[in-house]
Amino acid sequence: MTTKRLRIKDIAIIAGVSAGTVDRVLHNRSDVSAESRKKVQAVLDEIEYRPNLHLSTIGVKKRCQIVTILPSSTKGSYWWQIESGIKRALYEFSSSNIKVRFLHYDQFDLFSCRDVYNAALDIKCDAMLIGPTFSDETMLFTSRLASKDIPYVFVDTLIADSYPLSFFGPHTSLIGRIEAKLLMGIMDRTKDVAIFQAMRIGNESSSQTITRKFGFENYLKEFHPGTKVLYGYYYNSDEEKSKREVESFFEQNGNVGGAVVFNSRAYMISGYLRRAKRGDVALVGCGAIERNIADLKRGYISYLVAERPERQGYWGFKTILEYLLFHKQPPTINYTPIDILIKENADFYINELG
Amino acid sequence: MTTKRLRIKDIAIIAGVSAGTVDRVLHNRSDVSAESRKKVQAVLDEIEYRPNLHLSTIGVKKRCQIVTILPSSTKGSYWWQIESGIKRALYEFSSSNIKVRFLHYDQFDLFSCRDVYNAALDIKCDAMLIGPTFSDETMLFTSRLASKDIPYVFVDTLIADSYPLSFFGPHTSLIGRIEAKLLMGIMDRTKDVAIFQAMRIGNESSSQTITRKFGFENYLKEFHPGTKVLYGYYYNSDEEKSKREVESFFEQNGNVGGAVVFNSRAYMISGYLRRAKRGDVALVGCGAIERNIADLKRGYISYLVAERPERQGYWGFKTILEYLLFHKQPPTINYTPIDILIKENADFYINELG
DNA sequence: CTGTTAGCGCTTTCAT
DNA sequence: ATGAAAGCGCTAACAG
Repeated sequence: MTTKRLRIKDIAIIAGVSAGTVDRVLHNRSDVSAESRKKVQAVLDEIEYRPNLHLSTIGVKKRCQIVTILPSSTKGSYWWQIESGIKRALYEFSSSNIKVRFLHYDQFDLFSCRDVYNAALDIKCDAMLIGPTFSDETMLFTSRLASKDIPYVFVDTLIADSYPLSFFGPHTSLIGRIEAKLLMGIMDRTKDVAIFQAMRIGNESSSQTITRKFGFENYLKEFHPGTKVLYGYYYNSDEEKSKREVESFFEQNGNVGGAVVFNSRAYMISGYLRRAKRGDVALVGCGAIERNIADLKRGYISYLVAERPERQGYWGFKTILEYLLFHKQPPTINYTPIDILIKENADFYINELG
Repeated sequence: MTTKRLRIKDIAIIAGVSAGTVDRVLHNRSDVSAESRKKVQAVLDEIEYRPNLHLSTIGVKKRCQIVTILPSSTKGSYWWQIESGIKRALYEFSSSNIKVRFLHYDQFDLFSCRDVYNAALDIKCDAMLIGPTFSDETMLFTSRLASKDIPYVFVDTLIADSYPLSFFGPHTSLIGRIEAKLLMGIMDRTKDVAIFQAMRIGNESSSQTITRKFGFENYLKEFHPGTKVLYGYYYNSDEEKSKREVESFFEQNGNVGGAVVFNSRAYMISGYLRRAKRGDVALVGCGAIERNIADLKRGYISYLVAERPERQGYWGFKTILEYLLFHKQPPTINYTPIDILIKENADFYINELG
C-alpha cells in the first residue's frame, strides 16, 4: 500500500485551474468565479481533500494575538498541566507569528478573577482561551467579549449562557457521579460519607465544585438514600490551618467511612489519613497530580478520577489557532475522557497525547 | 509571550557555518570537520534545538518499504484499532515516499502465523512492525530478522528474548492483576471465579493470555487464596458453538459469582449473561470494542480494561518512520496506559490521541 | 569538507 | 478573476 496524497497542484490540474484558485476555494476567500469554485469544490469533495495543516502553518503570514486567562498554578498541578498543553500547541505552531499573553487569577478569590477579567478587556487580541472558575463573573465577561466580537474557548468548565467558539473538558456532573459510584463500591456503607470542599473568598463557589457535588449527591440519593453526608472544609492557601481543620473534623465525626474531594486537593485529606493511620477511611479524589499519585500508591487514596488536563489545554489552544489561521470551524462541545486511576495503573498513566 | 523558534539558518549564523553544515550535524552525517561539528553542536545543545519533524518529512527524499504483520481483524476490533493507528501515522507522513505491505495471520492458528512469517522473510524491506501472538514462533522469526539486519517494532506484546527497535503496549501481567482487583472488588467473594479462554489451533496459547492469567492468578493467591477458580472455553471462530459451551459451563458450575476474559471477547460471555438474565455474575473484560461497550452500558459487563490500541499502532509505526527517515533512536520499552472503563465513563473514552 | 541551491506542499503577493 | 512566482523551514544534491 502506498499513500501518496493529492496535492493542491494536482487538484488544480484536475479542476483545470491554477493552484492559487484552489487555495482561494479552500479558504473561502473571495475573487473566485462561481464556476471555478464549483469545479474545484467538486474535486475536493471527491477526493476528500484535507490539507496538511503542519505545512500550512509555515506559509501563513497572518500574525495573531491571543490572551489566556487561567487560575495561577504551581508546577505539576492541574492548571499547570493545562497550561503545558497550551504551550505544546504553541510550540507546534512556532513557525507562525503568534503572540500570547498569559493572565492568571486566584481561583479561590472571586475578586482576583474579576480584576483579571477587567484587565483582559483592555488588551487588543484576536481570541481568548479561558479556564473559568466563577460562573456568574465569567458569564458577564464573555457577554462583553461577544459585544467586542472576540471569540473565546473554554477549557475545563463549560459556563452556562455563554457562547464559546469551543469547549474542551469533562462532563462535570458525571465526574461527581463516578466518584460516588467508586466510593460506595469500596467503603463500608453503614458509615457516613464526608465531602471536603475549599473555603473561598467572595461568596461564590466554584462552578465545577457545585456541579460535581450535584452529580455526587444525586447518585447517593438514587442508590444509597440512607447514607449520611457530612461536609468538611480545608483552606487552599493555608496547609497548616487545613491540617487542623481536617483533624478536628474527623475527631468530631467518628463514623466517617469514606470521603470525597472534587478538585485536585485530595492529598490534603490523604495526608491526614496517613498521619492518623486511618486506613479504614476510603478516599476518592480528582486529578493525577504528583502528591495525589503518591498517596494513591501508598494506599491512602483508593481512586483518582483524572481529566487529561494536558489534552484539554492542547486542543483548546490548537482549536483557536486553527480557527484564526485557517478559519477551521470546530465542534462546540468536546467532552474529554474521564480516567479512573488505581494504584496499579497510575504508573502508566500518560497525561499528554503526544 | 512569543515563541519564535530558531531555525537552521539562524543556528548556522550563530555557529558561523552554513545551513548545510548544520543539517549534516543534525543528522550525524559524515563530511563535517570536528571543529565545525563542535561549534554547531554547542549551539544546538544551548538552545535545545528540536527540528520541526512535520516539515522535515516534506524535504526527505528517501523511500522506504515497511512490512506490518498483524492478526487479521474485523472492523472495530482490537487489532483493527491498532491498524487504524498505523494508518493514521502513515497518513501523517504521506508527503514522504513510503510503501507498506500489510500481512495478516489468524491469531488463533499457530500454523497460519508461521506461514505468514515465512512469507515475510522473502519480502525486501527496511523494517517491520509486528503484532505477535505466539511467543516461540515469534522469537524464531525475529532471530532471523536480526541476522538479516532488519529492525522491527512490537505492538501489544513484548516477546521475551527478542531485541526490537521498540515496543509499544501495556504491561501485560498488570492487566491480569487489575482485572483481578476489579473483579474481586465487586463480586460475592464466597463464590467461584471463572476464567474464560479461547480454544486455539496448534498447541501454543497466546503469550498475552498466559501472562495476563499469571497476573490474575497471582493477585488471587496473594489476596484471596481461598477462592476457587474454574476454567471455561469459547471458540473464537464459531459463535454458535461458543454459546453452547458457555451455557453448559454455567449449568455445570452453579456457584460462579464472577468471570474474567483476557482478550476482547468478553461479549461472548456477557451475551450469555444477558440472555440467561444472570445479573448476579460479575464480569470483567478487556478492550473498548463496540460489542463490549454495549454490554458494559447494559450492565452485563462491570469493568472493561482498555489498552489504547490506536495509540499503540500510531506510535509503533511513527517510531519506525522516524527511525528510518531521521535516524531517531526511540526508547526500547514504552508501556502504554491501561484504562479502566465503567458504564459512566465509556461514552467519553476516546481511543485515539489525535 | 563546506557553501549554495533547488525543491518539498502550501500560502500569499503581484501582475495580468 | 486568475495564474505565476516568491517564500516559509527543511533536506539533499551539486559545485567547489
